[in-house]
Amino acid sequence: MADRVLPRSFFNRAPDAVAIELLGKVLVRRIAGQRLRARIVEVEAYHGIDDPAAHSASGRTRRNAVLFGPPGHAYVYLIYGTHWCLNVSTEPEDKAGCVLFRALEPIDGADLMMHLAPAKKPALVLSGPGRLTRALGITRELNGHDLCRKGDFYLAHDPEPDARTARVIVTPRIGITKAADRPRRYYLENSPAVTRPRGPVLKQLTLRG
DNA sequence: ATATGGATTGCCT
DNA sequence: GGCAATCCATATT
Repeated sequence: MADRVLPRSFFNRAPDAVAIELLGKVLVRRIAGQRLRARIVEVEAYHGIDDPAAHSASGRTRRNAVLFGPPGHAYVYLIYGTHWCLNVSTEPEDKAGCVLFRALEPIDGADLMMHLAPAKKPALVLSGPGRLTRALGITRELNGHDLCRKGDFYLAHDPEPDARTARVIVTPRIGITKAADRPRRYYLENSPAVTRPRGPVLKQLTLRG
């Protein structure tokens, strides 16, 4: 009810800063009359034209236009003909950059999520970039959606300001071939929803609550 | 017009 | 661990 929507200024920064601070924040999605909420636990940063792994690497096209638009908007695309992937645009207008959502933990509405994307355990229903979009009813229709406006799809602050600190693990990004050595995947240590928790840990950060 | 390949997942051996 | 499913944007002819 008293969600505090993340302001556009939050996203008007470098993708890595946004990615790290998105950990622990909340994604809100209203669908079929139900309010779904989930905690962000795993993300990846993609830069603009300087990042060979990013869709924006070779300039603006119709597909990636959202990445060159204003910050705080959803970039949704289809991968492998099967799965939708969700990103949020960062950086000011005309400068590309985004954060890919890879895993979240269900807070409210896990039953509906499980109905949309059956999983072995509710804790895993939003584990994986293709899986979370399916469980949250996110498709191409939401490409370009403004995530800074309260409505059926937006991002909000952590509802419980937590004084504790959280450990953030930094690794290379998953599933890419170019620039595969760069440290741009971030996840919360100890979250059961994180995909592929094993792998090369490049560094660790401490995020204050 | 046609060809290529991908920021994945789940089921198979 | 291997691989098929399956669509679309983009590059090439």
